[in-house]
Amino acid sequence: VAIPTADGTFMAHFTPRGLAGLEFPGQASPHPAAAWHTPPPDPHGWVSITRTALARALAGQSPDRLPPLDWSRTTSFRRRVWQALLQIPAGQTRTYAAVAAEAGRPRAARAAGGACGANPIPVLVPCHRVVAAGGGLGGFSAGPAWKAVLLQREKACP
DNA sequence: AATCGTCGTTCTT
DNA sequence: AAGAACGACGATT
Repeated sequence: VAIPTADGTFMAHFTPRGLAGLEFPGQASPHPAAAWHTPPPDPHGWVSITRTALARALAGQSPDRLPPLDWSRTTSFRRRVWQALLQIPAGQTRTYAAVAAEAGRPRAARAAGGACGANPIPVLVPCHRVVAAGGGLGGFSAGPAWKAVLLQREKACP
């Protein structure tokens, strides 16, 4: 489903269980179902919730409402990491180590990085608020430029 | 700057 | 099924 924003058109993928993926503008979709040219039915209003949430997130505010997220297709560790990400307030950052600890594996900082990279729903589940311990930005799936911009809009430049 | 410890995931046997 | 390789890390030297 196409979600137009001030920063371009994002693509959201829904399953019967909820929002399963979100892609930045101009990104080749790993999902085959992304080729929808006509908007599919939206019985739950998830699309409009997502549109609003994304607009707020891109403006540097925390979305007050999220659609249900479909994390069924992943491992438990990653779910715990992403769950931890949702607890980070807008305008704040955490280190990869802190996120790992929050997920119950205090020494798995590196693995936590892997989990962030595998996050199918960037921005809404804020993987961009996770930075390196040494003050470095760390990486970002859609390119470091996006990460910097997002943090800047939240006024959270470390 | 180079190295080593660490650990979940993914890729190879 | 088991082992090796690979990072969006972190701490040490």
